[in-house]
This record gives sequence, C-alpha cells and structure tokens, in this order.
Amino acid sequence: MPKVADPAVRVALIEAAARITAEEGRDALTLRRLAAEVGASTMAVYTHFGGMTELRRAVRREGFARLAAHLARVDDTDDPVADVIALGAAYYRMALANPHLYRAMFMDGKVDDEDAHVGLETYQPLLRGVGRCLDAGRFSPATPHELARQVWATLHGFVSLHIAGMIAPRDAAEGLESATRSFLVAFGDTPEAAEASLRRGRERGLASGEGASAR
Amino acid sequence: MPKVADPAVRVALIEAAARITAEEGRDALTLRRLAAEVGASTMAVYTHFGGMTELRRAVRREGFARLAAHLARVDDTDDPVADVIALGAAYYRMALANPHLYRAMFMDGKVDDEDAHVGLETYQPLLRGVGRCLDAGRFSPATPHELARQVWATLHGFVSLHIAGMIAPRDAAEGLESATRSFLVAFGDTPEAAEASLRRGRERGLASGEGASAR
DNA sequence: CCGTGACCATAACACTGCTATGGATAGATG
DNA sequence: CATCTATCCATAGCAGTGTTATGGTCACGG
Repeated sequence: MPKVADPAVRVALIEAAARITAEEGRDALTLRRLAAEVGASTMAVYTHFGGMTELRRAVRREGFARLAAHLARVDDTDDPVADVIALGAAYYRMALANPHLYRAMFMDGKVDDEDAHVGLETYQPLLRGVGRCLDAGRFSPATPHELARQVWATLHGFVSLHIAGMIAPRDAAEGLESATRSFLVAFGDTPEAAEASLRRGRERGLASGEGASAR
Repeated sequence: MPKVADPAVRVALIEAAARITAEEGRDALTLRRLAAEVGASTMAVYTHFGGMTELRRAVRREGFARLAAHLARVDDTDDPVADVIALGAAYYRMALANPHLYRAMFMDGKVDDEDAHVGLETYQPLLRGVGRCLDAGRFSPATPHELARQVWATLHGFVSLHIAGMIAPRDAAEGLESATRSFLVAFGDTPEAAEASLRRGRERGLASGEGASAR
C-alpha cells in the first residue's frame, strides 16, 4: 500500500469550509478560495470528498454536530417542561447566531437519507425532553413523537422565516413565545405550571446565550 | 423618444424563468438557457431586470402572486374555523405541489424589505380568516396577528422541513394535523367544534387539491 | 424625413466546478 | 536495504457561469 491519506487535510478543509459558510454564506464557499485558504490545491477537495456537493454535505454534518453539542449543554432539572423550553431557546439562539450555517443545514439543497438521519440527532434531545414531560405527568398521554415534532416544526418555522427575512425579528420572538404557551396548554399542562416553567426555561435560555457561537 | 420597451419580452422572461425554476429548481435557471428558451439574447435580462438576482426576485414575486391567487380560491363559509383550516390545506398543497417555487420564495436567498411586503400578502388571507374566527367568538380574545403568525410559522415549518427532506412526508402531514388540533384548543375553541371544523376544512382542502399546479 | 436614443445581439472577461495528466512520496515486498 | 506501486495532490486546461463593453437597429418625436 502506498502513501496513506492525511486526515489533517480533511479536517482543515471541513473547518475552513464551515467557517467560510458560517461567516459569508453558501455562495462565498468557492473551490479555489477554499483551497487557497487551506494552502492546498483544488484537487484535495476531490480526493477527500469527491466534489463540492459532498463537501457541502460535510459542512452540513459539521453544522448538525455543533448544534447537537450546543443542545447537549442544557442540563436536566426536576422541571422537565422548563428543560424543553430551555432546549428550544438554545436551538433558537444557536440558529440565529449562525444563520448562514443554519441555512446551509436546513434550507440549501435537499439532504439525502443518510444526512437526514444525522440531522435527526438534533431532534433527539427534544424528543427525550418531551418524553420526560410525559413521564412526569405534566402532559396528557400521547406519544413523544407526536408532540415533539410539533415543537420542532414550529421552532424551525419561526427560525427559518426569520432567517429568510419574511418576519420581523421581534414578531418571531413574540410568536415563538405565544406558540410555546399554546402548545403547553394544548399538551395538557396547567396554565400556572406552564407559566412558571416558561419563566424558568426562558431565564436559562438567556443565560446560555453567551456560548452560542458555532465554535 | 426612441424605441419603447416591449413588455411582452419582460413577461415572457418571467414566465419562462418561473417555469424553469418550478420544474427543475434554482440551479437550472441559467442566464443563457433562459435567453435561448425565450428566443432572446442574454442582454434582455439586463435591460429588463438588471441581473440574475433581480430576475430571481421577479420569480419570487410571481410565486407569491400564484400562491395568493390559489389561496383566494377558498371561499368564506359560515364556519370560519373550517375556512382557516381549508386555507392551511390549500397553502400546504400548493407548496408541496411546487416545491422548487416554494423553495425559491422562502428558502433561497434573503428577501429584501419590499419583497417581504409582497410575501406578506400571502399571509393576509390567514390573518383575515383568524380575525373572522375571533369575531365569531370561536377563539378566546386575542389579536389576530398573535394567533395567525403561530399558524403561519407552523405551517411553513412543516412545509419547509418536508421540502428539505428533514421529515418524512407522512410525519409532516400527521404533525400538521396534530398541531392544528393543538392550536384550536389552545385558542379557545371547544374540542367538539374544533373536531367538526377540522373535518369540514380537511374535506374542502382535499377537494381543492386538483388545482394546485402553479399555472 | 430624418435623428436620436432606448433595446438588444455579439463578443470578450473573470470566474465557477470539474477532469486529465503526471510527479512526488510513503508503505509493502523481495 | 532497494524497489515497486498505488495513493495523494499540484498544474493546466475545459465547458459553463454571470457580467460588461461595444455597436447595430429600429420606433418614435422633431
């Protein structure tokens, strides 16, 4: 066997590509610029990834990994509803702090099946959190999936409308809060408990905002 | 004054651009191909629009106009909640019948302020429908905006996750129905009335599905 | 009946992603 | 240890992109 592949080049390419994408958006990520910035040749992208589309896929996976890592930083407490709200706040903050990356992950191109699976790992914490709410008896009996996907879709809806410039930032934030209240009462939580958890979760969301940069 | 501008060329460009975008997606819309397909030269795009970004903006506006026209086809009945549900179903069907156009409108590029205004015309029917529900006493007192933007964001959330391939089509449809139920009870409608309106609205949504092509 | 100025066809430019080619190099093999 | 070989990647070129400079054409106002 001959000269083995240098993994350092691969990670350098991914990190530079993620940085360029995060800072200047999809169109700024150009084959020649990436190669120049890493100090490699354009061929490196082809030997390591196969082409620009596969490179962009790697950038998406990187973005999902960062988002998952960010979500993993919200800890469980004895108020699972507040935990879910804190998760949502962390998701919201991370997305709006890195709009170009979020766009690359969820709005550019169509993800294939394997990347949809990776993207879903981002959804797992939410699913678990909702499950904990159900176990604690805060919500009326239901399957976690049924509830969590409503939360995720609404969260993503406000985030992506905001990023697309279709809704004013203030309207998005207020709307998300209203929707949170709507879901909590619809899921069966009592209005008083919901309000208390919302306050607690929001405070934690604000507190965790400082670490929202994508590395 | 010399040779006056021919508006027929302009609309031919927009229609061809919208058709190409709708059929094959954003990357298929190429300056040279568009010019060839219309039988004009590439310069026509520059005299009429100024460049590709402005042309894409025109395509977005065209997409918004088509979506608005589609939504305008759902009539008022004496069940305003069913009307809103039918509106949502029409939105959902139109978007999924023309995913490339919907992507161009809401997911590609960032819209500027003036196009955000045009895009919001798509939101007006929903706002009006929710207002009618409030007037009819079906929902607890609130501002139409506060309720309508929750509905819009959730609708867009499921649609865009579906188009992005991040959620299984079945999960999106089921999730949207669950979310509709959640919102109706959270907004103050009685479960029985909500269920009846949901059934009526869904039937009308299915019936209106045949005309979901984008022209 | 011109002119004149908006419209647009032609051609070139810088740039994109991509591929063919060949040189360098690190590991396996005798 | 020497050689061989297959992998990695730097160079150069190709087709295609959006954009712009140039000049011809033709409908209108004088």
